[in-house]
Amino acid sequence: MTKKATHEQTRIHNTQLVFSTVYERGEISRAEIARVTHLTRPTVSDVVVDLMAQGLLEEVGRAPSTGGKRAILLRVNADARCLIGIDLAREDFRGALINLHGEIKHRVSLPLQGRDGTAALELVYELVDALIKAACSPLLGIGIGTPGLVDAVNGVIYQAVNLNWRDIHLRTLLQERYNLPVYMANDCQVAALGEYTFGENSSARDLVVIHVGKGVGAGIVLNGRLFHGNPLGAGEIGHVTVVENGEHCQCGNTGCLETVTNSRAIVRQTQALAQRAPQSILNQLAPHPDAITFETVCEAFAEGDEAARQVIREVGQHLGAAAAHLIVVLGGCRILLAGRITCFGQFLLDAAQEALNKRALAALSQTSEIGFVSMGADIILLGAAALLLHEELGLFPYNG
Amino acid sequence: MTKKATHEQTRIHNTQLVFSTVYERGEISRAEIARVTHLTRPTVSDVVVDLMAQGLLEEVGRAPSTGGKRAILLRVNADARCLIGIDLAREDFRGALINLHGEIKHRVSLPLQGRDGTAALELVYELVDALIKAACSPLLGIGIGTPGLVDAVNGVIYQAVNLNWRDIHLRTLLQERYNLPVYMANDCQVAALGEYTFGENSSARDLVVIHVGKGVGAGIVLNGRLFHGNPLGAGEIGHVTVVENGEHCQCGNTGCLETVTNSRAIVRQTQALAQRAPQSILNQLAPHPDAITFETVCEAFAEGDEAARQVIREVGQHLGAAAAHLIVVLGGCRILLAGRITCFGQFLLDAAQEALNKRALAALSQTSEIGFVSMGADIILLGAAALLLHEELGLFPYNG
DNA sequence: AATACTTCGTAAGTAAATTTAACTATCTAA
DNA sequence: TTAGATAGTTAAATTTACTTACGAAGTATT
Repeated sequence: MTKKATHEQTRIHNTQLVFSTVYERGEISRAEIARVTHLTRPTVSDVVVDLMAQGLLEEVGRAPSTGGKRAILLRVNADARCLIGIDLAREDFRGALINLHGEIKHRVSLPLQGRDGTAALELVYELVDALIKAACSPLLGIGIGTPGLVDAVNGVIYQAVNLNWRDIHLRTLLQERYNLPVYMANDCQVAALGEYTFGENSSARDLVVIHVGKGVGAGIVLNGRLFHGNPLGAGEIGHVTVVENGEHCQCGNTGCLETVTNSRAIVRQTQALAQRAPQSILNQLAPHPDAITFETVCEAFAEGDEAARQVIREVGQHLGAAAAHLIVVLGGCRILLAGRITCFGQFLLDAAQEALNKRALAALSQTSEIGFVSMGADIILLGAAALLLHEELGLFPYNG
Repeated sequence: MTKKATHEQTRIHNTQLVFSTVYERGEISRAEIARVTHLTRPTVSDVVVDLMAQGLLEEVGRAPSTGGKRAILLRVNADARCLIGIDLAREDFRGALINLHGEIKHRVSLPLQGRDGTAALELVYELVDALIKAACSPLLGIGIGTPGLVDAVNGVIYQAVNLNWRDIHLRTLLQERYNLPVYMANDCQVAALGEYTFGENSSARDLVVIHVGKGVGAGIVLNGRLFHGNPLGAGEIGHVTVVENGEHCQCGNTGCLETVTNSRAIVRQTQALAQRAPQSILNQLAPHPDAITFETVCEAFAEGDEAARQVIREVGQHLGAAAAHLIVVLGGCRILLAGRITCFGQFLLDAAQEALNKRALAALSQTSEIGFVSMGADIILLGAAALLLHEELGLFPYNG
């Protein structure tokens, strides 16, 4: 649905442009903003008045002279607003109050303890209630990363198997209860936006994050914006068949990527291998193959155990193959892995990159580097906040 | 690179919005445009004055009254401009003069006769020279669909193996020679845009066209715009490994999708099967298995030959698997097949759809229908014209 | 047939926002 | 001390959409 253009939209766009410029540059003068954005100096001044009236920008001192009057530096007033970020993709529901710079100010964690359906929904309310109570500056809104199929446009959780949710109109529910803007997306998508916004800058406007946890999925940022498909489903690479007649998957099909690369699969494959390799360190680290956990695998891998390496090599090859399919569809781009698998380091990356190079057009795989995200366990929490920043303030860091 | 917004852009946007609305509706009054676009009536009148001055719109009569003054109907003046569409993806280079409605007014075809490199480039000049000579209304520009890896943003053919082209700055060359706007994209991408713009409307803003010819590739339209990757490479699904240790591909890897689904592969696989199945009709249609051509396969298939069906079934399964990878990356969407394989009809579609359903998340495959494009051999020619319309006039049909 | 009501298109004036041009305030360097 | 450079602001001009109003041309009703 294409829409008409108005003066109001022009102003909103330019306001977001100025705000994004200050956000990205840290400290910058009005004159420099004008040079960077190609807006005129009067326009920049005008917009800055608005942004300062909202408290989003503040003057912070003077720059040294460059041959004339010293410039007044502006910066984002990071604590002018509170963002609520919610991560529903763990065993415990987590939320945090986050400032505009992505600094976590306050955390709340509520154990799920097997709850699902309405009880789980109540827990979300509890989480948000607690966070709102702790807020110390005006709330910008609520950003949510949730597992399952999420219709980000309409704010509906179409399906989240492990929470036993179907067609949960979470945006409507929360907006009516809290009267705040609410944005949501799939946990992997949110993670990608988090890395894009708060991760170590790579100046790329396209980014794919493959998150490996209980599930496997990809979040896709194209041209600086989250790509969620129409209306949903982008990046659901965990549920494409990669092993003919493979294991059954909770999605109903067989041999899905998830069945051979998620954390449970890694553990199960390692357990099977440990039984056949009595000399493996694995059998020293665990009393019995069945007692092998993900942590055991990490430990054995760190010790150089060949069985663990074998499992991780195959996981890497599967992820590399998935990356190949991603880049022949999207074109070459940076692909970052997230989740607990980061502990397998360069060995995993090498296996993945090798598979990618073998399996995709050289011109594309050459420009596609596989690496790890630069963020830790808070990636979804911060990604949810990033979603809010993007949607509500038009934050849209543009590098290069 | 995010840019500032200006009044000028606002006007351009609204002008394109009005033009697109008239284009899509065929005949429509100013008042109706205002209702559809939410622009005010005076603004629409103002914009229409401009568009009529450019000759792009014309008044065409009066609508019956709906309770008041009869409305003046507007329509696109289809012959107000000439589009040059170029198809470089065949044995002969083809070009056409096309009007704004996508009607081909004049054709030129120049046999390539094995030329490549500079000689092939000269042939492009010859083609355009001939078309410009035949133009009978102002030229809007040149749109080109070419095989190979194309950087559509910079107008560079990065690599076209069969023409022995590398880093051909075709846009610069043609713009300097003809002083006309030039746009280009990969042949598959252009085909997708052609189907999106001129095909039988399906009201979907997302569309994937998989073109099977000498090569195999996909063109992707997202949200009504061609998606070409950054800077290129989107939809190069022909060069992802689908058969472990499969045949060598011209791209350098082995077992690419292209090696098992392109037209040569179909012929080769049929030849092999014909040798092992002496009772097949194939051996009646051709004096010797080596003499089997693509047409022979079509004929045998039409007769219900089991060997041909077997080959086509497998091709369909491969294409369905490719579709599965496409939709788990892009989300569910309409996938249309193009090229000579359309002669295999519903049988091919069924094989593909079945594979898709088995191999991708049900929630996505259910919303993804595989079909054939509604256009014939001119799809690239018309797609090139569509590219020009989109880029130059902001044509952007929005359905729903 | 007269009248009231609808709808279309346009005209004149208003409002929003950018741009242009000019001005003031600082700062550097000769 | 002064000329030149840079930053930021002010005021007028410009662009463009919006608001309000009006005449033209229909239909429906009395």
